[in-house]
Amino acid sequence: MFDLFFTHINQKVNLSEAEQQEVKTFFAPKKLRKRQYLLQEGEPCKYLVFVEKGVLRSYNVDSKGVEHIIHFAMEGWWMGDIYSFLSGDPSGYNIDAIEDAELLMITLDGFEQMMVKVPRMERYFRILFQNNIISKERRLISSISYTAEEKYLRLVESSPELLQRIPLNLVASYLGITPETLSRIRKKLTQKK
Amino acid sequence: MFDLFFTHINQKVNLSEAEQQEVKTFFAPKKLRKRQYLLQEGEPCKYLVFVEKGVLRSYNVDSKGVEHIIHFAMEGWWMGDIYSFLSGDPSGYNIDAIEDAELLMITLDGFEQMMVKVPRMERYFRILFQNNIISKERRLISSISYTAEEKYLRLVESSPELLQRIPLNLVASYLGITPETLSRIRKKLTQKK
DNA sequence: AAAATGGATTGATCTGGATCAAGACTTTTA
DNA sequence: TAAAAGTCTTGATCCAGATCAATCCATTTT
Repeated sequence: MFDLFFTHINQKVNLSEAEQQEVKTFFAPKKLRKRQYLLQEGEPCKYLVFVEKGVLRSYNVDSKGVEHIIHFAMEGWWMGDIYSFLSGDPSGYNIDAIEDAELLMITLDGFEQMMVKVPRMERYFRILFQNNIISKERRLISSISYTAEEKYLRLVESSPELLQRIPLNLVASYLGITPETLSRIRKKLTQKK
Repeated sequence: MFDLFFTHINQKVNLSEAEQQEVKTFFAPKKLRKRQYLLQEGEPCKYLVFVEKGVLRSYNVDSKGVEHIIHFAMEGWWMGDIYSFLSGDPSGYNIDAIEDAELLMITLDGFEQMMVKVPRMERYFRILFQNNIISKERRLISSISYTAEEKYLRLVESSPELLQRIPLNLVASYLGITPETLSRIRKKLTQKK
């Protein structure tokens, strides 16, 4: 259950066997069926979760009722609404499973205790957050500076795994374009080759 | 020189006098004139800087030669290209001063040593990065989900200070719209009132 | 195995915001 | 203090991508 979890953590900080045992105590396992919600808009986000298996997405719904995907999380990724998780305020996001998923969950209390008890986890999260900032910044630049086609090509480049596993209409939402536009872009690109 | 600096840090983690003295040793002061570069595209970002006074911006230039502003940083904010800073790779950003500025700079070596020597600074940056993720996520949602007018209104809401100090053409670039569009939006909004 | 649901494609049309152009006003620079 | 550069506004036109609509398959569900 914790295999992938510690593999990922030990890539960034090296935990002793004792630290691993300590860390384990803060997490609870959870299974989620396809289409099942982990979080619905209006609820506070009570858990930060690590994805052991499956794929989750987070999205918000705009004033016209259109869904906009904020993130995907597949094996080895974290998911949650950090703002709501930390503040306790109601979340503006929905999180659900795109594929059946197995998760490890931690509460805010657990998270804060863990930071104190296992300082190496504080380091792990500092590094994780650094990387998260970098990838959000890349995405923001894509979104502000590039055309729909360029955005798609950057995604192909940076996250080919996503395109293998996620339906194109969801990929389009993630890129901030319509499924029709994405379909036309892909057609154009295959013809070009 | 370090007044604002420690005020900000102590809002998140409380440093003892001894810790403050230790932290100081990792930073060097720097003044920047308006329009002067802190970083130019192609160079590695050697310093993370804290703004004691003035305003900086970071921006990239797209294939058509158009500038896109990634961030502003005024008093009490940090600035740098975190990706380039951490990896040592050449940066794709430019950073320059919009107003004369006074900065405190730290190198990557300094940063990493400081994390070890003053663990409370590791905590400070973990929290800083958390908040940074939250604000980037907000901005990403703005950018993907909202119209130009809604983006502007959200900025008025979340960062009124920015609009006081920064020319509108730069605000437009930050919002990912043209100065003409921003001008028309503002006209429409004042008429509406 | 029939019906319902979800995903992808293609065509026709529409539109928010970009682009191009010009003028007014203000701040720098020489 | 004159000229140049930067900032903001307004008007006319254009276009990338959205919207609306229909069809085709592939999976689920019953």
